[in-house]
Amino acid sequence: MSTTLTTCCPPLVLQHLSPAEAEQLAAMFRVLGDPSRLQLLSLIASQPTGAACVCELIEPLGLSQPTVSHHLKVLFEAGFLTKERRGTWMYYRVVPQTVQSLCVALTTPANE
Amino acid sequence: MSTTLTTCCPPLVLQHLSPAEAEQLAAMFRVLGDPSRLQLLSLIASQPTGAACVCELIEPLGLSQPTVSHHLKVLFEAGFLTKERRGTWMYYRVVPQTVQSLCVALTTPANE
DNA sequence: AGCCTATATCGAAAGCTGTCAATATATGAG
DNA sequence: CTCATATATTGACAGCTTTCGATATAGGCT
Repeated sequence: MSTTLTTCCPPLVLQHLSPAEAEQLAAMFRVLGDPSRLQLLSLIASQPTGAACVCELIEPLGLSQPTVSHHLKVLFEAGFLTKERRGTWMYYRVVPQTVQSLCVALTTPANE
Repeated sequence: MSTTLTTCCPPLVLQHLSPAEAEQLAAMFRVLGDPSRLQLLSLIASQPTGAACVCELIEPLGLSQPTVSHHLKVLFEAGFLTKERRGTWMYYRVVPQTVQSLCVALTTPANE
């Protein structure tokens, strides 16, 4: 529908948040509230293919492999990433809709 | 250039984040990563005048006065709120540009 | 089968965060 | 000045998070 245009850009702010909605939204922002996870999203999104396996992400982040896996799990469970096996490797990919939905939540008067 | 129009709506994701930029951005999301703070933003933004004093926010949140003051301070220091004295009362107001800047960071290829 | 590599999970330590009661500060009224 | 009210600060505690090393799981190769 044509709602996407009107809900995206105007600098409004979320309204009428129920406690449950607030908790849900906060959980999403909490996932983005870590610099390592933001760098993971950034790194994965900037791959030419749009996908990256874990071993490609460890060195640029400067964290241990278990820690990187942990962050990827958090991002995956929040819906910011998809994962797909290819042999031994696991390829992660950003889900732009999830990112955008946060944007919409921030700028929409929460109608409908 | 005409970057503002092209960088706002498409569902892209942040790219080329330096560690320092990631930490800065994450700090902003961390502020939004708490349900009480989201409810505060929501409550203040939905006031007819656009402003609210602390005593109006305590009861709807169901938290103690010091806790509400604490969250308001966090939001204020991150640039999400302005505050203004009126007699004994302190009136807080949402800064829409701060909210929107996060949106832009999420959907922009980080050019310029 | 056995080995190697890639990823995930476990358990623990250190640090951060949300919350409150108690207290401090500040403004206005009398 | 004194009192009452509104807001901010302090100190402490409980719970959560980030991180790691150690270990487990899974897939491919010989």
